[in-house]
Amino acid sequence: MDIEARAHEDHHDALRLWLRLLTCTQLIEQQVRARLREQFETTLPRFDLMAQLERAPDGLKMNELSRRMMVTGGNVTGITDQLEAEGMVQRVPLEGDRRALLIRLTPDGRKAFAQMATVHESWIVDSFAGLSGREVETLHKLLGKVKQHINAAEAVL
Amino acid sequence: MDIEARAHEDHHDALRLWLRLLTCTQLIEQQVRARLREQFETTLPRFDLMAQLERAPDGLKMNELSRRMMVTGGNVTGITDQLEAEGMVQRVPLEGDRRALLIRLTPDGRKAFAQMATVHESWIVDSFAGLSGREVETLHKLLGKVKQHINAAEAVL
DNA sequence: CGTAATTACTTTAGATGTCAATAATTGGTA
DNA sequence: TACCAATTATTGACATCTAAAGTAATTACG
Repeated sequence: MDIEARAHEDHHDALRLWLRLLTCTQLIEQQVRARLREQFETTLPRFDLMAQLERAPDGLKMNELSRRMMVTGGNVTGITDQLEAEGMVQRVPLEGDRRALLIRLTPDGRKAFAQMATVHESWIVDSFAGLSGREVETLHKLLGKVKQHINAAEAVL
Repeated sequence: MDIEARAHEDHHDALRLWLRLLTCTQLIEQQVRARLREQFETTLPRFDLMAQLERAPDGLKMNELSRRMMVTGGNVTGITDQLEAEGMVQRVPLEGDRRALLIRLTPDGRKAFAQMATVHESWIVDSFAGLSGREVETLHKLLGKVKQHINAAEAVL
């Protein structure tokens, strides 16, 4: 096969891979969304925000939160408004910088998240139950390479 | 290590894999969104709908379109409205069933899509350029297993 | 034939997301 | 000190998406 035909094939492979990656993500995501709604009357972005805070006991600034959630700041403001109204999180002034706020889980929020997190984890485990432990590891490693490559390409700009 | 500890580790691995899968998808998706907007003044859902139609020259019914795009029907109605107003697609009555409509690319739509598709493909190729051909294949295969497992579990319900 | 169930699409309300603009604060520098 | 650019969060306008209800057409079946 000549070089040009090879390139065409590689292109096709990349596209197929991308579509499949998207499909898998959406399948899992939609399942998680539906179950969060049915079983906990909440949503994925709300869950996601609380999950980020759970991993950062001292709280996170809005901009750090939006960076980790990979969404824009305006979005985080809206979700935070809701969760604050529901008593799950609180905005705490950050001393030393009056522009910034720390967002923290309240004790109620921590309790509510803990209840959801256990069940949530079992959904995810089920989603990947078709893979062996070794395959999970391989997938994780390959996706790590993808992530690293994209971030490296990004950094050049 | 006892069985319980092993289970805990596996749970953790699945969760880490899920987060990385999500990260990779979002990295690529956000790049594609931004570039579609900058270079073609269009959006990912519009591009996606046209891509589905490109692969189905005879057109697709609304419900088939929403199934393939993995979004709800109401959503497809909205995107189709826009693309129809822009002259990219047209709604064609389906003979034999007056409930249904076929959505088809117009010649203008086909032309516009062709211009975008080539560039789009190169973005995707670049996204996975950190992997060898074999690794692309492995990733594709493993994600296939994930997809199949989820669909099989779904079918049981 | 006629009614009930199903199917196809649209509409509506509300949550999520982007982008661009604004306001307040900070920090460096002339 | 006085200015000015960068940073931080919010707001507003708008696109996207879901879920649920609504409308119309078709199919199944007694």
